[in-house]
Amino acid sequence: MTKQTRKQGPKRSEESRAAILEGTREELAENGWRKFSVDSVAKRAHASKQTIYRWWPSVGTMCVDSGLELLPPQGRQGRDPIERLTDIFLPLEIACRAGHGHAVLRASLIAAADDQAAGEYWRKWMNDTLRMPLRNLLAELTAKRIVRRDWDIDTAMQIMLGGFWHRLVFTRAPITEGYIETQAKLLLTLFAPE
Amino acid sequence: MTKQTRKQGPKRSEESRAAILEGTREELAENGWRKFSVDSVAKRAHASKQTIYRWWPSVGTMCVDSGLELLPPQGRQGRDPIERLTDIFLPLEIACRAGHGHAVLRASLIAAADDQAAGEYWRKWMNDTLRMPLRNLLAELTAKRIVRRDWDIDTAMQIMLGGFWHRLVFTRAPITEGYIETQAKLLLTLFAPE
Amino acid sequence: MTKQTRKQGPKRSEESRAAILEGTREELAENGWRKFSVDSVAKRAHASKQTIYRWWPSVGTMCVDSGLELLPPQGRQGRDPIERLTDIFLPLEIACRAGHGHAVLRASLIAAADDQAAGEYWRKWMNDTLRMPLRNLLAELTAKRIVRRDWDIDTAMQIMLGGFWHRLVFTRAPITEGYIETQAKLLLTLFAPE
Amino acid sequence: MTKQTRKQGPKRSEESRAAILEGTREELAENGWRKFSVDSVAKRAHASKQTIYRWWPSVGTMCVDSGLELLPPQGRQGRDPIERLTDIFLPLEIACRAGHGHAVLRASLIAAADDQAAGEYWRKWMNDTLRMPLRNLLAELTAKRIVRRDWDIDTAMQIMLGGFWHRLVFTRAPITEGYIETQAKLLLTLFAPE
DNA sequence: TATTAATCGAGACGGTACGTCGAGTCTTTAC
DNA sequence: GTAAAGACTCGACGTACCGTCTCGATTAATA
Repeated sequence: MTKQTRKQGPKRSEESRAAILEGTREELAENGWRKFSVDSVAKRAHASKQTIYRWWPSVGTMCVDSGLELLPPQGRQGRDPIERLTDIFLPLEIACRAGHGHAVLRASLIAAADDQAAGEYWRKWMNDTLRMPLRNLLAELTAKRIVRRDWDIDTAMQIMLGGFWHRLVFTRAPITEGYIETQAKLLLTLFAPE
Repeated sequence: MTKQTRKQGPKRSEESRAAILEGTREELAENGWRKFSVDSVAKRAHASKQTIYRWWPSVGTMCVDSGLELLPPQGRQGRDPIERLTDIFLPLEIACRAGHGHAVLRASLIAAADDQAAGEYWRKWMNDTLRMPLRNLLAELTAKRIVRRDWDIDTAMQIMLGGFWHRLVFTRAPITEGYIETQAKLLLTLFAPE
Repeated sequence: MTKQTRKQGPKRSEESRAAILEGTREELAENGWRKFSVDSVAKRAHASKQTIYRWWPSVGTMCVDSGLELLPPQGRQGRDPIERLTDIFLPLEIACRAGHGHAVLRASLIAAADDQAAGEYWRKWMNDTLRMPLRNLLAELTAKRIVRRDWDIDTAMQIMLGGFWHRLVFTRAPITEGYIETQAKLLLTLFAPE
Repeated sequence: MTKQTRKQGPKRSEESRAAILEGTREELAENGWRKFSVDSVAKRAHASKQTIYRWWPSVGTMCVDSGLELLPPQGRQGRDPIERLTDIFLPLEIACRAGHGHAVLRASLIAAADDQAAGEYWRKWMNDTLRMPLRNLLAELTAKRIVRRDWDIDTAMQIMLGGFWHRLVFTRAPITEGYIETQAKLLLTLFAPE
């Protein structure tokens, strides 16, 4: 009969968590990454700084978190290859086209580029959510002879997202509707068996 | 022979200017963009903050300046198309492969992405130094029927630099020797007349 | 029994307050009023400048505060008129004769003269602690016919402190032991009924 | 025929000297001693800082200088003792009653109290211009039996100026017309032979 | 049911940095 | 030689944030 160490006291406040991430998004959209201020977020969210530091290992991680939260869940209804390919990446397009999503995702990405811990967090998410599903789908399509055998996952990612990052981060040009679908079609064309 | 009203007083100290930009590079390489500190740069360069603020309109601009100063002048000796294409972009590769160039250019780029003024400065440089020369060269090669008629300058830039930015900023992977030449060859292959 | 809304959060640190005032005194004694530096005080006291600006409305006020803190409490044991008169002003003499008290009080006084807010603070203290008690005592002694009827409070203050200020501030001559008692005797002589 | 070493170049610019002292007065009147700024004076006077530092050994000295310049020359027409006494000190009253004289003299005095070099300069002026003439006059009046033998110069100065300093520096009360004459009469009364 | 431990807001704390201002020195050009 | 103009280093200004800590109140599982 081992005595279990159970946690006492109240659980993490979901209300507070959501307010902090929303405050983070507003702050990022307004001020960007360098001028981002934890104090401001705390004030916006009517939260204590202690609460922020309790739940996030670093500021950069919190920023990435707040960006990822903007992404809607990936769809799973696609039937043909183009639709299934689009399903994987479409959340990015959707998030960028809504409200201050463009600015928030840009700043999140900049945080990931500038901050070590945030970068690792971001790359793990990207690998799990985008790269692996893409790899699996391409492998399946290869077996079905819809895609040629000698594809390379890095090139594929570059085709799907290269221009996306560039617009988002450097030119700040808006992401046009259908952007992801266009890239999906391009990918399948380039990867079509000879 | 109009008598010009000449400004009195001492001239800008070149010594100080150089020390400040070198200090900026060290600071960027060590601390990145968000933790970049003007105080530290001033201390490193034995310069006054006043001098920094006197000559640069914003911190971001100074960071971009310090990054651009790393780039060697473009070569002009290329004869065949691949060499001439390579000449335009090679300074980027060279700077990234020397000393802390990779980290400095990364941080400069992040500054340009995060800061409005720095971004404009950076884009102007990129347009004047890379994009326009590339456009002119491609136009010339089109006339000589080495390049097909329907090329697009944005696609061309994306081919030459898309992967470069991605490695530099997101994966932090080193830029391998011959990277630019490889992209130049790829571009000419893709743009070859049918 | 109304439930009071109590302020949350930590209370003011007494330790920090004392260290800041001591640092202020050292700084005033060494550098005087014009060269007085808040940065130095913060460093001496291992305190943050924020803490200083949080609790004092102006630098001058802090300087006056630090000077007044040097004064021991007024004695209340005097029985005869001279002793009771001396009791009121003796703390000034005591403070001036100990350690760097002379320099600190001089600089405090200069601060009060040069700075509007500090001046008001100083005059309020002087009125409450010196002038009113003196007035009350003189009134009482008038009733007892120890002091003539037509005394003037400003003249009385001038007799007690005129030379004191002059020595303290302008000639920087030391305040000799018994100075206040001497002036007390002089006052009672001049104010004696004809 | 020895070749004399003559000073070359232009002589000190009287125009500049006057403008600097006037600028100093304005600055002192507006900002007091602690916030007094040499840069501001240079700007006001359209003078170079170099010129200021060339001709005055310290900032404090310049402030005292600018205050003393406000004083009109002492009169010499007095015939009876009261008039001759008044002649010595009247310039102070006149200066305090004109324009921003009160504020300027206050700040000069504070500078003299706070700054070592300025203090010595001030005390030398006071001794030469006020104290010695007063001593000489009292000696003469003693010989004429208008003044008792056992007078003390410090007490005399204290009577003439004690309240004056106090009003000027601490209470900032205006100096009323006839103040000096009143004190002169008081002095002669107190010092009258028994 | 009372105890206890974790959570929350508020905010004070020692620090570092911000962007500006001023001190005192030095350099350049004009007279 | 003197002057105006102004760049230079250094240091201080008063403010904003950082990340840590303390306080009193609240909340939910444990005893």
